[in-house]
Amino acid sequence: MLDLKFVRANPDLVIEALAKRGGKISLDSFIALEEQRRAMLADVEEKKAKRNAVSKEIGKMKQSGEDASAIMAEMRQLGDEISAVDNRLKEVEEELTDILLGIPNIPHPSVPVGADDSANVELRKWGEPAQLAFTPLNHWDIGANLDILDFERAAKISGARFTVYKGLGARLERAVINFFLDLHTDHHGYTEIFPPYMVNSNSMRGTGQLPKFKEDMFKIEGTDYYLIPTAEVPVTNLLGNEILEDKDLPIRYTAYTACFRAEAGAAGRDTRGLIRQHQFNKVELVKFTTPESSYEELEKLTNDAEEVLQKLGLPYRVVCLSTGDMGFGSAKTYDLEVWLPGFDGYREISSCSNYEDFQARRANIRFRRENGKPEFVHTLNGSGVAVGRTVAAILENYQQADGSVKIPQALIPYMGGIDIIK
RNA sequence: GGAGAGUUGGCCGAGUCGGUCGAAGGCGCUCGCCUGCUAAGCGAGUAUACGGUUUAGACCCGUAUCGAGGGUUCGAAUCCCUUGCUCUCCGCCA
Repeated sequence: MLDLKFVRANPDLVIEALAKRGGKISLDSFIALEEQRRAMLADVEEKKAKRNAVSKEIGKMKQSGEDASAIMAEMRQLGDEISAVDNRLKEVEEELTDILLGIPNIPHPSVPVGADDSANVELRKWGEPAQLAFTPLNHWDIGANLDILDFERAAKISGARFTVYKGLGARLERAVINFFLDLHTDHHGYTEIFPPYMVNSNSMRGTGQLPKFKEDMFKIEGTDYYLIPTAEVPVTNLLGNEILEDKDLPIRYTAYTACFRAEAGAAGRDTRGLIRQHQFNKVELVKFTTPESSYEELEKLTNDAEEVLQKLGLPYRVVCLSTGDMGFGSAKTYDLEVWLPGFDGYREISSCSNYEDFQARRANIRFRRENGKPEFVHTLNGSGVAVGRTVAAILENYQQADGSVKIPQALIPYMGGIDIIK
């Protein structure tokens, strides 16, 4: 959410930023509403001030035994007026909030301007796609052949877009999770968090999933709980409504969770394999920083995510998303795309974003400099990285001509010494 | 799931029959004094948001906030209703 005062003072900037994202809105009604709001506020506050003052007088009169019934009647009428204005004010404020909640974040000036992913800019590449002497298989075929992934039985017990991992497949998924967590906690300075997988609607609003992206979420019927679409939601909201101290920043959290997404609107896309699931595993990185250091921290966070791919020997590239391809709340996003031989292309495996104060304002996460006023922190998050897609990448990149799959060196200790799945 | 108790400022804690309560007192913290140093002592200060004022800020003025939402009332931390959370006991369960 943008700052109301900022939008009021800089409507042109906001409109321009939205245009870069491919959206077009007029803020005329917003500005009119905001003026209306302030006028009503001044009016109702003046009335309340009068009521407060007179009520004190009534108290004194009653104590000294005077008759106050005339002024009390007058105040009763004033009270009616107050509640009338208050009600209208509330409606106006709700309308304003609705508008604000619907406005995406302003892209950072360094973000390439463009309508969609064709305007994304490749920043760097790491590793060379292996030249295989055979036609590479897709990971779902590899997994089925090795009997470590079972999509058919998953469909039987749950439905489409679910996977059952079996035997060394399950072990591999678990190994990857542990490897990621160990790296980020032991070497990158993140504190491990294991949060709930269900959060209330307030948290979903705090990080920006609600109200705009309701249809992408799973909601638990009869409750206010949602299944988390990413650990970003519980972990960022962990510090909601708190005032931190600047000496404690940056705060770095990492969390493994399962993630749940309805994938509404993605019908027919990536229907096979591990790429797009209703439930998938992810190790997430979340940072809370000062405004002046958030972009430096974004680079570091991205590097932290890259390192897991380097240690696994998986070729990837780093892409800066264009204004039109970026997520709703992000000011700048780097995607990590891993090479998939079976797909013969790069696929997103991590998305690292600086939200600046967009989420912090919604979730009310602030910090205080010495003797200073509270300010909003900047929040960042990135996948460090998606686990299922990593397993897919391992299967495809490490597949052998005989159908077996070698285990990357870094994972062998996590696989109990097993170095090949065959 | 059932029964009961609680929820007040950074923390602890008082708020009597609703009025002068943004809220006593203590601790902590900040500044000053005092002190050979430390401790103790003395004095002052110490929430947030919004609106007004201001070139801006500070100051100042106003409004709101005593878990949340609603109600009663001229007036609510205090009364009523709904609800979140914490704790205790019972039940159930990993």
